[in-house]
Formats: sequence, C-alpha cells, structure tokens
Amino acid sequence: MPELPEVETVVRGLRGPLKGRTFIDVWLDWPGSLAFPTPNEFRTQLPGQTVLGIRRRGKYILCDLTDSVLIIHLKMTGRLYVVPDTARHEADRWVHFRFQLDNGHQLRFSDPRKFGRVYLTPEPDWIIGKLGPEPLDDSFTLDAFQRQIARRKGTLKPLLLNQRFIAGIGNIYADEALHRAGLHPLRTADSLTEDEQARLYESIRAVLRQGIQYEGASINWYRKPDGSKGESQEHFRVYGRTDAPCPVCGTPVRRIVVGGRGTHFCPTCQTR
DNA sequence: CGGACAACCTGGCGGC
DNA sequence: TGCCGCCAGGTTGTCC
Repeated sequence: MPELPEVETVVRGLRGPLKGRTFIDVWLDWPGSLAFPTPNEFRTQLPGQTVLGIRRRGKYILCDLTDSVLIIHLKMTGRLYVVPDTARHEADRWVHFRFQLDNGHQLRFSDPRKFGRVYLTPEPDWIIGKLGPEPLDDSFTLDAFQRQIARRKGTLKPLLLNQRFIAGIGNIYADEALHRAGLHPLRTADSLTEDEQARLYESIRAVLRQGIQYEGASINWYRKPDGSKGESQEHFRVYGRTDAPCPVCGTPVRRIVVGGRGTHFCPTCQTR
C-alpha cells in the first residue's frame, strides 16, 4: 500500500522517537524478510549503532546509522512504529522484527503479507541507486520531466508505476494523477502534447502533496506510526470508486486492468 | 525495450 | 457459520 505519501508520513512520525537513539538488541522471527545481510551478521552489526537521521527515497525508508544504513521497504502491508518495551508484541501477531532501543522503547516492524524487506548495509546505492527522480524535489522541474518523458513511448499507467521513471508513485496515486490530468491510463507517453505533459507533471505533484497533507491513505493496512489512520482515501476521485460518480462530471467511474493492475478512471474526463 | 505473467505471502470480503 | 474464489497499496525475474 504504502506509496510516497504514506512512507513520508511514516518517516516524519519516526524521526522524533528514533533520532539520537542507539540500538542495543534486535529480534526477528522471519529471516525471509531480511534481504541483507544474514541474520547472524545483522544481529552482530546493528547493536551499538546510533540513529543519526531518518529519511525517505522513493518508497524506501532509510535510517542513517553510525556506520551503516538500515533500510526498510514496507511493500504492501508493512507497518513501522515505536512503543514502550512493555507493550505486548503478541497484541500485533504480525510483528516480525523488534529493534530494542536504549530508552526502554522498541521499533517494531509488522507485516502480515511478509513482502516487506529490511537491509543493513554501509553502501545503500545498490538498493536505491537506480530509482528515478524524487517528484517533489525542487530539482524535479517541468523542464526535467518533459525531457524525461520525451524519451518514453509506453503506456502511461505502467510508466507512472515504474520506479526508475519516477520514484514513489504507486497504484493509487497513479490513477489519481491521471484523472487530475484528464489523461486516459492507456494513453502512451509519445502521444502527449506539451500541454498534456505539463498537466501530468502538475497533477503528479499535486496528488502526492495532497496525499502527504492528509497523512496517507488507510484503505486497508496502512497506519501512521502512532497507530491512527490517514485520511487521504476520503479524497480519492477515482481510486477504489468503481461505478461511483466522477466528482467532476458525474459519469460512473470505470475499472479496467492495465499492466496487470486494477485501474480506475472516468471515461468522460479522461480522453484517449 | 516493452508487455505479459508468475512468484513472493496472507487476510479480508462478497457470495452461496 | 463455513468454505471458496477473488482481490489487494509492490517489486523482481523470466519469457517472448
């Protein structure tokens, strides 16, 4: 679930509880979620390291430590939160990692579907190095976007989901951005006029900013680090609204499958 | 390069 | 209530 706005919200919520803390122990019960290194190396290397900062790159959460980087990808159902040691972890049956902090609290990683991944490496570039630009960075200008999309010719929906094209967009915000831009998800990149390119650029930034403002979308599994729900889902125009009226024109929203992903759009507002 | 599809896992939900 | 099939916010690898 977690896309850029959800991951950004998690990072902002964890910064306070984690910054300056030192890991003193770690426990895990599903080695398959640990992408790198081995569980033994992980348990040896992490304790003693202090959290210097926490940031986001695409949908990855990066925790800068004394001499390496702890990286977590939530994939579909991951949750990350800090609680006192005394909070029973059995209350959340999907906790697969517990990171013991030096202040009587634990960082916990919960993930029902076990798609999420944890990495600990001194050099994170092999994990995040091929990601496309950060869509909300100042360096991601309309000019840069137009130069980038001019080299592509594929279908818009899969292109927006391609993390090498732009980092952080997922199925929800791809559908929302295309609706806002008035572009059909089956349009191709090489069919866009300059004006349509500009609309897509503005729309991508607007829906992501709005997602952050509403602190993410809690359709199913996503929660903020304090356990509460985001409210971005209250403001969707098409995502998950099959057969409901388009808020702009009233036409029933349609759902099709594009590139294997459920895709929602307004057949009136989004032209081919 | 691009599209189609399987794989990794489990839970929630609608239908019967 | 129970069981079944379908759907799910992500990513990677394979095959054509």
